[in-house]
Amino acid sequence: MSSIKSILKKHNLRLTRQRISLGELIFSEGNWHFTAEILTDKAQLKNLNISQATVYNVLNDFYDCGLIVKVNHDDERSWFDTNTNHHYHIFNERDGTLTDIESEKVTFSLPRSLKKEKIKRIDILFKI
Amino acid sequence: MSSIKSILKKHNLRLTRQRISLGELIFSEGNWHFTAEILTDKAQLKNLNISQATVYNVLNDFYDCGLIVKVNHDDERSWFDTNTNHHYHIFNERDGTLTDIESEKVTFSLPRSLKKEKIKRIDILFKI
DNA sequence: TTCTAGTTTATATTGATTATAAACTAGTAA
DNA sequence: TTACTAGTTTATAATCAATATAAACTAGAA
Repeated sequence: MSSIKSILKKHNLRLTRQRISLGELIFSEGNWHFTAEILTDKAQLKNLNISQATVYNVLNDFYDCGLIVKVNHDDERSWFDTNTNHHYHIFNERDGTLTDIESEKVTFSLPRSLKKEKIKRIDILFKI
Repeated sequence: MSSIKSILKKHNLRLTRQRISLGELIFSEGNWHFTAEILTDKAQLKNLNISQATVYNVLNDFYDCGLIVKVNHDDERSWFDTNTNHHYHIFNERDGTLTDIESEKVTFSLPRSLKKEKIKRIDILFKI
């Protein structure tokens, strides 16, 4: 069984043609960043014949299962990331690309006011 | 002359009723965070009679002049901040509030890969 | 007071995303 | 294998923040 099929099963998502195809597109090229539009275009290039609504549905399914992560930067669209480990982002303003940086590579010293609180998450975006 | 009027003059923005009223609303209560909708509601409460389009126009004018700053977090709407000093943000997920934290209070150790580049900006959002 | 470039406004439009509801289908159970 | 049905897909409409349009208005210089 292909790896995407077992991933879908593990998360109780039915093995539909659309989920399998999109899953293969998403998870077969290492970690990368994409929007719904980028994924739709990629699917159309391969003649996968998947509706726009389904692309959004599948992205939301995968997101809800924690298979992909959302990244917000100044773009109005949602970007997704297959790297689900905790990490930060570098946005290159010259070419619009987004790359990951491992969170271990950035060390912090936080103020007392923040240490008191239980920090749930830290999002960092380096713009270069 | 009121402080908002001299600010408008300094940035070559005409002293219109709408800009003056919105400027007074925005800049007369210390540093705070707001959306276009929050500002519109505030203006309507005071019967300032300013159209939604003008609220957006004025926010864009003020933003272009660097009088206010845009903050992105997971909300789909744009948030604005009157604190134009470099600083980071704390988003309280329990009550949806956004507060500032001075950038001097957070110290970093960056990886070599990033030091090489000229970092234009660092955005940090602490979620608590 | 006049004039006009800059503003405001109502309205339409855009663009990403979600809602709707009818048609379809994966996968279970008979 | 054959239903059955809850979960999916899809075309389409709707939503929602924000921008575009273009007519009416006005700040402020002459």
